Amino acid sequence: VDTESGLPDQMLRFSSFLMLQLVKESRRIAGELGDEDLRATHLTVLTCLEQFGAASQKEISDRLRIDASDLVSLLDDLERRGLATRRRDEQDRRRYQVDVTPAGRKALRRRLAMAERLNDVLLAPLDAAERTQLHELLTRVHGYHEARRTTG
Amino acid sequence: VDTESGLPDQMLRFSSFLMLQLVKESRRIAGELGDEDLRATHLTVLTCLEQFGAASQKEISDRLRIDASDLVSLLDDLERRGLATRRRDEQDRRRYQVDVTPAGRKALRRRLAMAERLNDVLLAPLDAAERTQLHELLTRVHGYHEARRTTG
DNA sequence: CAAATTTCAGGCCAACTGAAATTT
DNA sequence: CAAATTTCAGTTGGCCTGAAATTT
Repeated sequence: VDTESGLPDQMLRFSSFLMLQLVKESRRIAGELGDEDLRATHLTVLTCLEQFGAASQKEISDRLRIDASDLVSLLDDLERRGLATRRRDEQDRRRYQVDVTPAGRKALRRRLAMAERLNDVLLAPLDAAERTQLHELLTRVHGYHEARRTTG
Repeated sequence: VDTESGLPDQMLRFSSFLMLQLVKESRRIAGELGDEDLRATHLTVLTCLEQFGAASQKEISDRLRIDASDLVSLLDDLERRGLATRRRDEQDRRRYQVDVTPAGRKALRRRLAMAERLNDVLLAPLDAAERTQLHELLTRVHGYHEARRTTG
């Protein structure tokens, strides 16, 4: 009886299940890399602000699919550490203008480099061509679902 | 300014990030397919019992990387629905022998078919060859990390 | 007035820690 | 006695609902 080794074959048949396992593995690797202070969500918010510029919480929430109510404490974190700022939008005082600070951009650089290392560790068994191939396939799938989201 | 469309490019560069997004997308699809009653974790436990036979909670926990304390309530669920059973291991009364029931196997079939549909929806934009390619790459990466786990 | 934005209170699940109880 | 197994209590993060406060 093959009582050693891994997960059930019936689950491993599903790419979606494999991706779930690899996401978990990524979290383990992130833990080993000492990745505590800034979480992936913080990082995503900062990259969003850097790439698309200052935005309201609603805009960030919609774009990143982060729940608006969860975004509150995330931005509290970032503000407390001086990595992002909230100021009232004077054209529409219901909104904040959220922006990234210079310190935020710096922290972003550092953490993106760490993400790069994580990705390297995760994809260690693949050569460059295979990584590209994997990334291309994942991008196609993701793009397809993103398109469905906006167009219906 | 490209103020429409999706996630920040700096994050989309990482296959690990794309996989996280696709896992989330899978959960959304599962929700749409009316996938409430039996969660992925329940399913994984049942397939584990079916493939490897009755086992102690520790064995299940180790194999599936589900936390032993979380497994308690999972098995409570399965037992309550008559899908699995716990009986004391009389050779070592610290342990239970956990096993899947006929009803559990039946529920398993039904839910695996649903997982198949989920996978189809998720990978809709890929043709058969591309799905195989993706699955093969994911399997290689997963196998690599699983091997590292056991051998050090 | 209704609608939008932010915020809070609270729910759930998954991952974890620490400690108890029982048995070896 | 120490170690293993199961269980419970409690924390955290991510995702969710519902409702409040403010502003449009």
